[in-house]
This record gives sequence, C-alpha cells and structure tokens, in this order.
Amino acid sequence: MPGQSTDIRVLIADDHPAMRAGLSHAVGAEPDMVVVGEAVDGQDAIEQFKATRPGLVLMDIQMPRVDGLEAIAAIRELDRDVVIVVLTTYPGDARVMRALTLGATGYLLKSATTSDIVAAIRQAIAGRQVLASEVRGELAKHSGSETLTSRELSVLRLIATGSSNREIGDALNIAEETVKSRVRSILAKLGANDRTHAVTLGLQRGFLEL
Amino acid sequence: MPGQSTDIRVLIADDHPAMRAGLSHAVGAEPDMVVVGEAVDGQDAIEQFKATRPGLVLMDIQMPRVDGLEAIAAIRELDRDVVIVVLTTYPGDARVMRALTLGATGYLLKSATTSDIVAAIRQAIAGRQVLASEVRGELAKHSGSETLTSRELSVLRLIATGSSNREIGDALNIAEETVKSRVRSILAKLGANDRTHAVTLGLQRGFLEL
DNA sequence: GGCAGACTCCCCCTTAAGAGATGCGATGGT
DNA sequence: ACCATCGCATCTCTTAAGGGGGAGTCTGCC
Repeated sequence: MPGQSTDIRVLIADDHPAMRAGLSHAVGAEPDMVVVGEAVDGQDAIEQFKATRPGLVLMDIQMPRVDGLEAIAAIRELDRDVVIVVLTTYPGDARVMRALTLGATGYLLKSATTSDIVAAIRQAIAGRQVLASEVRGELAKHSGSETLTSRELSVLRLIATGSSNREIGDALNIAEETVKSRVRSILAKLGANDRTHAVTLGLQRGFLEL
Repeated sequence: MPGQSTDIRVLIADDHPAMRAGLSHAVGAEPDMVVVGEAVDGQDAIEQFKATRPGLVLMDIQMPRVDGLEAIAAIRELDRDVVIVVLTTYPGDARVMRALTLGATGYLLKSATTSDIVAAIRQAIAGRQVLASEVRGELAKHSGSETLTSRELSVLRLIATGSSNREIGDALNIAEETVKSRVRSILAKLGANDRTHAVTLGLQRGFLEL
C-alpha cells in the first residue's frame, strides 16, 4: 500500500490542472511512489513543501506569482536533502544553469513521456543528475555561456519594451552613454547583431520572459 | 458503457504526454464522452482525424511539425461539422482570431481546470462558442486588431533575427527603402515604439514564435 | 597591496532607423 | 467603367544606434 516509509513522496507543482492530473496519475501509478500534494504556483509549492515534506519535488519552472526558480531556492533553503526535478517547455540555457546551481537535480522537457519522467525521478532519487538530451545539447552549445549582470538584465528588459537608450537612462537614473556601454556588453555577450536580436536571444536563453 | 452512438467522440492533440494523459483521464471520466485517439502533433492529428472521425477535437495550438492552426484548417476541410476546441498556454490575440476564423468553436487556456474543459466541450458540442475570459479580454483590448500582411510578417520575422533593413531587403529582393516602409506600417499597426518593441508585441500577440 | 570585473561617464564617428510625403499597380465593390 | 483602398515601392531628412577608444570608482578576491 502507498504511504509506507520506503515510498518516494512526491510533490507536484504546475500551474496547468490537466498537466498536474497527468503527472499525478503517472507518478501515483508507480508502486513505490506516492503523490503527497499538488501545487498551482511557486508560492503554493513552498507552502505545501513545508506541510508535507516530500522527498522529491517535480516542478514546472514557469509559474505565476512565485517563479519556479525562486521556489527551488526557497525549498532548498528549508531542506538541503530534497531532490528537485524541473520540468519545462523550452530548453532555455540560462534557466537550466540557474536551476542546477540553485540545487535542482534533474531538468526535463514536457515533451518527455510519463515513463521518462518516472525513470528520471528514480535516477534523481538515486543521486544521479538527470538532463534531457535536448537540454544537454543546448548547454554544450552555449557552454561557458556568458551570464548577464543584473544591470544588464535591467537594460535588456527595458530594451524589450521599446525604450530608447535615453529613456532607459532616465528610468535607471544613469547617463545615456552608460546605457550604450551596457548595451554594447550585452550585444557582445549574447553575440547579437543589434538590440532586437539581443531580445530574441535573451528570450530563447531564458534571460527574459514575455 | 462508452462507445455508444450518443457519446461525444473526442480526439486529443497535444505534444506533451503528461498533458495528453491528464486531458484523456478527464474526458474519459465523463460518462457521455469517449477519447478515440491521442495525437502528438498537427500532422498526427490530421491523420488520426481521418482514421477515427471524432465529433470534437481538443487541440493544443503550438505543436511541432504541423502547427495547430494548419491542423485546424486541414481538419475543417475534411469535415465542416467537426467541433474544434483550442487549448493554449498564452492568450495571444492573433492566434485566437485565426483559430476562430479557421473554424474553431472554443478557445481555452491551459490554466483551465479539467472540469472547465469538459464543460467547454459540452458547450461547444451544443453549438455555443466558448472563449476563456482572459482570451475574451485580450480580444476586446486589441479589438479590430490590425492584421499584418504576409509581407509584413516576413519582415518582422527577419527583424527578430537581428537583420538590418538592408539585409531584409536583400533577403526579400526589395529595396531597403521599401523595407523601411513596411517596418513603419508594422510599427503603426502594432503600436510599437521601435522594431524591438514590435518583436515583443508580435510574440505576445501570436504573430511570431520563438 | 595588486588585480579583475562591473558600473559609470565622456569623446568621436559612421551608419542604420524611423518619420513624412508621394507615386503606382492590383483588387474589388458600386 | 470608376473610384476607393491597399499593399508595395521610393525619395529626403533628422535622430538614434552601434563601434572604438579611454578613464575613474568600487567591489571582492588572491
């Protein structure tokens, strides 16, 4: 019967009800796994983690209210032994790196089959890192991937909204020339042709969200 | 028992296995609905439609190989009576409009609960249009939403890759000045500040994909 | 202390972007 | 057949973007 001390206790966090149901069924069908909770966003995930203390969290990275990355950080803060497997739609490198450095053990795509997912859960519980091959490929492609500074991220976000360099300077209380300087380093780091390209690359690599 | 002639025969199309499982369980649990197939992409959806001839297709709009919109068009071509309910992550207006004009009856967000979804299926089968409130709001906000011409779309796509106006002109075999003209109409239609903003707005409104 | 990296600001210079106005052919309704 | 509309095309002009330096401050690190 489920609920034994040897069972893998799993918390599922995803903002899509149907996805939660599918994951819950898949995990619950395993004889040695039990779903102890379902969270609808990052904040809920943190709260339910406190309440249920699962051994593993299966978490979507893009969620409302509190982002999956923040939830990972908060949960790892509460328990250094918890195993976290991230589930995402796109293989954006920056998020993979951030999730892994924050303590995630696995990183899968939602296109993975349910059997892939339960297999990954077992691997992760066994202490092995699990990366989807597509994610591994993207990581290798942009390995040593330049990481944008917080200032550069602020500038990039404003660029995405159609702000001119002068407007960005006003918003951040810095000179336009300084903005240009930041823009130049952003373009260099991302290998972008211009500010527009920087935004699309930033979106693809998980530095920005729509 | 399921399979009766009065049952609503449903085909599910989504590229995420766990989502398919969740939707399938939810629909299959209804006494008067039966899932007759699960498609993993647009092409698969068209083929399975031919094979199973369901009364309703529950379809994700962003899928590999063949896009959901193309699949809708192809399926409606095969059967003008089929009811199509679209399921999507983001409420991008352009896609809503295109899906509806292509013959979709409903447009829901994936954040909808499974009971919302089965309720929507019933509404759609009853001949009523079903739009998620968020979708309705976005539609109203950009009502009379300017539709980009195919030329403008080509230009916008190239802008997103960081091409200069001259490079775009070379790629499309038109003069740079013409490209600038197209860019200006794009900016006007989308209400964008500059080309970068046009790209982010284009992504949000479903004219572009990452 | 010395060093590296981030942030800040300044100069100059070249080219691309964007605004305004206009011609011109095709499509389509009256 | 006619005129309106729309998509496409082009010219000119002003401003912004982007590249190349250089230089001062502050931080954390070896």
